[in-house]
Amino acid sequence: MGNRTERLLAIKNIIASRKISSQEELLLLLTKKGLNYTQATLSRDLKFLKVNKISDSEKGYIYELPDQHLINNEVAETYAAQGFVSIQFANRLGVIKTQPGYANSIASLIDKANPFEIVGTIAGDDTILIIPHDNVTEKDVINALILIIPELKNKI
Amino acid sequence: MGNRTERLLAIKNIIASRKISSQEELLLLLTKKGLNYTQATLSRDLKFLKVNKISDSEKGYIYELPDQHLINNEVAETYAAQGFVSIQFANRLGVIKTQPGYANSIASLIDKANPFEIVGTIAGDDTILIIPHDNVTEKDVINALILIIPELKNKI
DNA sequence: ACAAAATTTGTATAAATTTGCACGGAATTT
DNA sequence: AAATTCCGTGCAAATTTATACAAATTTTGT
Repeated sequence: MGNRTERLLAIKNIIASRKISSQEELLLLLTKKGLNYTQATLSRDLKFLKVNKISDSEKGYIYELPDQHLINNEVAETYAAQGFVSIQFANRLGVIKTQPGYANSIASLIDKANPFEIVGTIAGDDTILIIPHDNVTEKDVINALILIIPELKNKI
Repeated sequence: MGNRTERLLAIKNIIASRKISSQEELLLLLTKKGLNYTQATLSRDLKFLKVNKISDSEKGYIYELPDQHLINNEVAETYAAQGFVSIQFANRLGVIKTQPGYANSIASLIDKANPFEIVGTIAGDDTILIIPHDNVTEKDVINALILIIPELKNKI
């Protein structure tokens, strides 16, 4: 898995934690983290992440993540990552195995994020069925999941 | 100056009613309404109105009025509309009558939206005093209120 | 492993937006 | 009523963001 996911996560973190008002500014911060890209790439990333630009009394306009409440949920994410066991695909469907009792909370985290790659989920006690959008690859689904639960990166 | 206010209102109305994704596009629509200005002026107007640019699945990015951004709370709107009784004007001031106890929540909804047509509100228990901006007509105020609480449309 | 296909990224540039400057008219002061 | 200040605006330049195209990289099929 390339650096792209890493970069997208870094962008989300930066935007969630401070007021960024231009792509140049964001670029600089990424560079400081050792992530070297160009403004053109950021333009694409921001569009991909559906980042909004909203009015701010202090800085004029700043970038804003589409779904802030999710991101503040680090606790939930960590919890979810911990309960995650594995993911496999069969017949274009994803099957996530979790530790007993974890399926529902993980599924609801996914539902809340509502990534377009995933049409919906069905959760039992230790299994989640992931119904991907048509024309979306397994890898797309996995990347979407990592964006929702970053800690998953090390478990897939 | 009359024209500026008229233009700002027109901009709000246009943005509220359709998906606009560039200042050029907005410019064209204003021109069709007989309002001839330059794109530079629109840039300033949008900043003044605190209009946001948000991700849209159809058009990439579109302009959005700030009230809509804050008020994802349709419940609050419905509640507010339900408590609304009437509005009258006297001496250039608006007086909203509400059902007992509703005044504060409705007023805070208006304050939060912070439309430029309304300088401020004072709420008692069943009455809200609306202080309109100078150079703004009663109708402008009513339109601003409808933008904040759409359900009001049928009650005025 | 190799070739083909798909994806990601940089470069260069176009498109979109913001801003400095200056001017004109309205409001305010003297 | 003249002088001064303030505000809105157009114009052009500067800045910021998006994109066409090609090169590089990764993934997929055999």
